[in-house]
Amino acid sequence: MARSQRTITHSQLTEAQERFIRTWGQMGPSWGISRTMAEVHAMLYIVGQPLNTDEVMERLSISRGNASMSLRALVEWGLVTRVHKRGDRKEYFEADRDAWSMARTIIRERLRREILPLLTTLYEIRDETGERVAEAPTSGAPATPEAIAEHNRRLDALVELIQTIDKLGERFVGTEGKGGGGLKLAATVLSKVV
Amino acid sequence: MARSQRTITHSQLTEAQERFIRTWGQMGPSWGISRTMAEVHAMLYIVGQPLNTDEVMERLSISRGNASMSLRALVEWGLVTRVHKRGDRKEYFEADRDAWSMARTIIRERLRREILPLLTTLYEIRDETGERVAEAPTSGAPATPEAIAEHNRRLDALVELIQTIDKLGERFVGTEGKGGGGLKLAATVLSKVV
DNA sequence: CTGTATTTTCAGGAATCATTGAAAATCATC
DNA sequence: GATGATTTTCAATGATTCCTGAAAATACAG
Repeated sequence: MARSQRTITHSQLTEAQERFIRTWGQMGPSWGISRTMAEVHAMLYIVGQPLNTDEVMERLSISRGNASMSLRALVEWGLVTRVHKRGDRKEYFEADRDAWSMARTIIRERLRREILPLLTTLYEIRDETGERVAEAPTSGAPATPEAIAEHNRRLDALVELIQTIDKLGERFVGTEGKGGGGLKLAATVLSKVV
Repeated sequence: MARSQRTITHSQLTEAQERFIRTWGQMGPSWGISRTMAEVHAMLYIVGQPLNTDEVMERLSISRGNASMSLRALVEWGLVTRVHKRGDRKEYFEADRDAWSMARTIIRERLRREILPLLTTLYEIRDETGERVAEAPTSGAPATPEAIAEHNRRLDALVELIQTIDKLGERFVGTEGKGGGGLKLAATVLSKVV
């Protein structure tokens, strides 16, 4: 049941936007991006319309250089796109408006930038200490091989974990379509099965 | 088909451990913990046996203070436990040996430390601009309310997303048992359904 | 309780990361 | 291609985080 309608003033809206921007910005560092970059993203998302560099600079009180770098990084992440306005030489930036596709983008990029390189290196490290342990344990294992086997077992377990995360992520990312796609569907499926 | 058995020397094993420690350590910063803390964890995991502070200090070439703080933080995360040895006054530290339970711990803690506070704040911000939009759009909406509604719609979408992530996470964490529990099962289920 | 071993704390220094601001580069228009 | 608008780059500075080392606190044995 809906509560009674309140009148929200313009400054209250701005206030709420500010608070959202700060909150989102704080998450940045724990997600591997800088606070400012997260703030710029938050702002473009919450205002919901394209802004140019000067507007970003002014609203967040940051330098031109910082604004330029942050915006470029967001574009590279695929979270923000450049748009042009007729009769205006300035570049405008617009955030992806669909929260779910945003999530997919973040997952996709983090897989690409962090998980895949990690997996590659883990494979290399794994190769330094011989082949995978066979299903049946090697009979008559000598002295050192015991330590090797344990080491390999731990590495294999971690590799399997990271592979699973990678596969899960790709599934989430893979299913296209508005309204959540794979991620939302996965949540629904899991809530019933697990 | 298995490749031929290779002989792995002791120093090769140490080499592989070192490389693993460095690799895991590099991930730290993008996961919101310090490089050293990740390295300490990696080392305890890969050597697979309890080590004391001095051994950690020496092997990673870090100070006593640093070792102490990193170990304490890992214990607080629940990734490492203190163990005591008979006839030895030193404290030893041992990493969780099960990679899957390790993953559950990390997810549980990140939900608690990051997602829940974020959700709380988002709810507060959401409350600043009135009730949820009803299923049927409000008829005859006045001037400012349009902007408010858009703002709220964007916030709501984000809240729904974060809630879903939270629920998913709790499901992964919730199912106990060795061998992966919810996380592994989820991966299996999804690979068939999505 | 005393002495010793061990752990914790934390101020200061070191290292890393983020930001500025202005110069250089790019771009669009005439 | 000259001009002015706009964007990008990057060396220098500032801010933040991390680490050290030694002093204080704690734990334990005799």
